[in-house]
Amino acid sequence: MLDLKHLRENFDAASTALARRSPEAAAALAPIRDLDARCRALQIEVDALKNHRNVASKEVGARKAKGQDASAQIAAMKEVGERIASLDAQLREAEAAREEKLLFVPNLPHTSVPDGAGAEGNREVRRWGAPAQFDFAPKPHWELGEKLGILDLPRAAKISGSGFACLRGAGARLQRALLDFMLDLHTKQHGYTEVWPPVLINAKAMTGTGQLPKFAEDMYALKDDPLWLAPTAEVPVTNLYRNEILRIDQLPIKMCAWTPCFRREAGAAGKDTRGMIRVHQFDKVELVKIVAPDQSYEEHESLVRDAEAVLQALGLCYRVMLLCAGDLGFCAAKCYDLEIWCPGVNAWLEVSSCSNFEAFQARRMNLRVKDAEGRNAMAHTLNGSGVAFARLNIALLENYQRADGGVVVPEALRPYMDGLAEIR
RNA sequence: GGACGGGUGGCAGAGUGGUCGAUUGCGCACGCUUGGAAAGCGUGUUUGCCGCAAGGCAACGAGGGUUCGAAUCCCUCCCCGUCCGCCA
Repeated sequence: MLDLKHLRENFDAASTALARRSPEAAAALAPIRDLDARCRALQIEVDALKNHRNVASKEVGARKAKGQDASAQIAAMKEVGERIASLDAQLREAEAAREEKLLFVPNLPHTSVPDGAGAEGNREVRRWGAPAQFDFAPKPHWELGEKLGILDLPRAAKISGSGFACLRGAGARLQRALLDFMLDLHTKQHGYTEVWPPVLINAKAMTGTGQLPKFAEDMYALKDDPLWLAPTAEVPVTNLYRNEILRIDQLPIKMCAWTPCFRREAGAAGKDTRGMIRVHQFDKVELVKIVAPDQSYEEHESLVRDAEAVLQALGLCYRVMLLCAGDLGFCAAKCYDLEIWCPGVNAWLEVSSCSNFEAFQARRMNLRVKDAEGRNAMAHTLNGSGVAFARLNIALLENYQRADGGVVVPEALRPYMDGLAEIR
């Protein structure tokens, strides 16, 4: 959510910044100015009337205490009370209308974010490693996985439907090893605290991190309870501190969490249907930071490095993409994607999205910091995958495959797999 | 799921219709005192909104109601505790 006070002074600048995302983004902001003016006019009027009532009610009390008659004041205030009730209702309505619109306005892109309308406008900022070379035609993961008996897509479809995967044997073990490895790396090397959160989420938390109200159709909802399945651990972990005022010396708060993630992929029908590039359920290790407002851009850079460390330790060739304004997620002010080269599907696959939300989420969830002078300010929140599954599995299978269909286990994972060096 | 008891400021804990945004204690900050500290004394110490300002409005789990006036009375919901039931 954008800052109303800031918008009052900088409405046109905000509108221009949103136009860098899309015409729709700027249009979403347009009605806010008038709605806000109406709120303020009503508030001034109703506050004055309430003051009148408060003064008069005290007088009633004083007269009664002295045994005097107060029926004239009481009669007069009855009318004022009705007027207040009517204006209050109008004010609440106006505020709700303003809030409703504001919740659909995306964040302002940071000045360091390049222009661009879509993925083609993203800028590669660095690359690590070189694409693996093969003296045979590398196979896609679904062929490798099926032949090794570690990936069973047909049976997963039998119990859930298309877009679900089932890992078996060494495939399941590999995933567990990866989770363990990533959590160890982030907790022991990078200073994150491990968190195990709920993944059934209420509407307030979903609104706090920006999934609701705009993206309801992207998520799974429960039939008999007002709860949603988490699309990412970002939601429960960031919302841990919803409605709190943190002391500056508590920051930065760095948390990592392994959770399953559930996505309907409603807008992606027909895309990436083969294999497990795009699935409805996957595991992910997520990194979340809550930081002081003046630290968030430094913390953003180090967050990306923390995620990259996973891929480097696994020896996977990847590139870091700075997203352009048109490709930026709804809440993000700035975002880097990490993409791994996958030779089987012949594509760069996104395994991490590292975003700085500045105060956008904090404002929605009322998450504040008290600085050394005792002033409260909205905290800044960040998160990034460190990293996300399904695609990480794909990358390992496809990059470490051998001509005979076996898959080499990277050194870093062998301690987590009883020393296993190759899946065959 | 059933029964009962609770939810008030950083914490503890008063307040059951009228100068209560809230007694008090602890904690914390600043000042005085001191060679320095402790003690003591004094002052201050929730948050949001409106307003150029003076100042005003709102909030005692959330939402509704009664009333001229609600922390206080009524209703609904949420959360916590205890006991019972069920259960991994």
